[in-house]
Formats: sequence, structure tokens, C-alpha cells
Amino acid sequence: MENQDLKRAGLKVTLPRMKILEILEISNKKHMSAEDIYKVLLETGDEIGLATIYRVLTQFESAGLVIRHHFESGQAVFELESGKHHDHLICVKCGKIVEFLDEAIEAKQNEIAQKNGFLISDHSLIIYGICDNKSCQQ
Amino acid sequence: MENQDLKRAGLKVTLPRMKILEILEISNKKHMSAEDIYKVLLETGDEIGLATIYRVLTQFESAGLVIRHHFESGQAVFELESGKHHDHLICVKCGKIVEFLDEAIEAKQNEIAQKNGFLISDHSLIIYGICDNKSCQQ
DNA sequence: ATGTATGCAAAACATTTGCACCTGG
DNA sequence: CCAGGTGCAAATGTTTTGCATACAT
Repeated sequence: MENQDLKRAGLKVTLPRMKILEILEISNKKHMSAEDIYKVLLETGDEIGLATIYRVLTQFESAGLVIRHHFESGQAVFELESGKHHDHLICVKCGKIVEFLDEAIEAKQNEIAQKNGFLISDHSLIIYGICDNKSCQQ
Repeated sequence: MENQDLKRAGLKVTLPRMKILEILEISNKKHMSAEDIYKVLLETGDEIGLATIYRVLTQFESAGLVIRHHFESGQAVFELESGKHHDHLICVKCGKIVEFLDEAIEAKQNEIAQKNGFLISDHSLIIYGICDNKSCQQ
């Protein structure tokens, strides 16, 4: 019952918000741009303005429902906040994204921040490479 | 003699290229956006078009003279390629940037990429936080 | 009812490109 | 001289915003 999530976030339960949340939940792509979501909505016959999608995603971000990433693509992508922090491994050829979490790296980061007098608020680790997909091997 | 760098990169030694390289070298800000560089040039009285700055920076990047970063600011920033890979610690309040390198993290990353069948090509680790500057403490 | 949301079009940015002119080697 | 570089203006792509209308509670 994701409507609860919206209400809890202090957002009215409207059609655009429900649809967008639903797409983020059921899509097999876990990281979607505003445009990606817009296209899916068009296919479904739901006519939601791109501006609304941006507004809703920004609200979702503020509410902690989604996380916005700036991968090198030039477009921001959004993923549902799962509660479990993780980092990303991205295939530069096919765009495949693998999530991972490494406690040793996390610990080291905290150590580094502390050593430099920083109170850590967030971090972003992205590893770019070529995955073992047949079509990506040259 | 940075002119050599330009020649070695197969680029003609022109005024805009020299100026831009010089700014990147002498500026106390090691990470500058195209706009930052443009402003410095205006102050110096050198009228170089913003388009040229973007073109030159892109060429420098291809030539391996500079590295382009996409920090969350929406603008790309460029830093001189020092030859020594490093990651960044950024203060979200004052913008201060500290560079660091941690061998353990680097090693772990390779391990993770390999474990997931990725041939690593690059990576980006950015830690965001609040630095110990007086003015940044609340 | 009424405060919020949405749609649309226009604006705001960052970046790129076309093209006529200029310049370095 | 001549290929390549630059300036300017216009085009592009992404995201934001103003405003009149529509909707949830």
C-alpha cells in the first residue's frame, strides 16, 4: 500500500504521484530518468506532463522516497529508496547497473572523512567498466 | 613549459588554449567550471568566448590534460590531470574540496568489479560532508 | 470550499554546433 | 597559404517556473 508512503510524506495522494511511484516499483529498470518515466506513462496511455514528473520526483526526493543520482549521462536518474545504502557498478557499454555494498569501503570512508575534519553527510561511489555481457565484449 | 603539453597533444598553441591551461595551473581553485574560467578571463581582460572554453576543455580532456568531473552541482568541473589518481571529499557548505587516495579502497573496488564480471575502466568516489571550517559549523 | 497539484508554454541553464572570419606554423 | 581555431548566435537537451485550471480532502 504505497499510498501510505505518500500520506506519510505529507503529499496528497494524486494520480500522477501514484502512477510514478508504481512505475518506479514495478519497472525492471531500477534507475530511471524523468524522461524514462514519461515514456512509460505515454505507453500506458496516462498523459502526465513532464514538468509534473520532475516536480513529483523532486518532492519524492525531499520526502526520502527516492534517491537522485547524477551518473555521467547528463540526465539525473531516480531509484526508490530501499533503506539499504549501496553503491553502483555501471557498464559503460550497455548501461547495466549492479548495486553493491562493501563494509570495508564504507568504514574506510568514514575514517577518511574524520581524518580530514569532515562530518560526513553522504557519499557516492560509482565504478565504471565493461560487463561480461557477450554483446559488451568488444 | 606547458606549450609542450599542447603540442604533444596535437593541438596548435593558440592564445585561448594557453590562457585556459595557465588559469587551471595557477588558480587556487583546482576544480573549475567553464564559467569559472570564463569569469577569470574576463577579469584579466582576455575576451575568450564561452563556446571556445568548452571546446578547449573538451579537447584537453581527450588529450588527457584535464579530467572532467560531474559533482552534484549541475555544472561540470575540470581539474588538471596530475597523473596521480585521487578521489574527493567535498564540503557541502563551503565547497571546499580535499583530495585523497586510499589504497585499500582502490583494491576493494577492483575486487568488486572483478567479482561481478566487470572490466573496470574508471571510477568516481565522492564523499560529501561538512568541513571543520568555523563558518561551516552550523 | 480551499489549498494543492497539474498541464502547458515559456524560461532558465549548461553545453554544443554552424558558419563566416581569423591565425598559427 | 591553409588547415585548423575562434567568436557569435542559434540550436540542443534537461530541468524549472509562472499561471490558469483541475482536484483531493
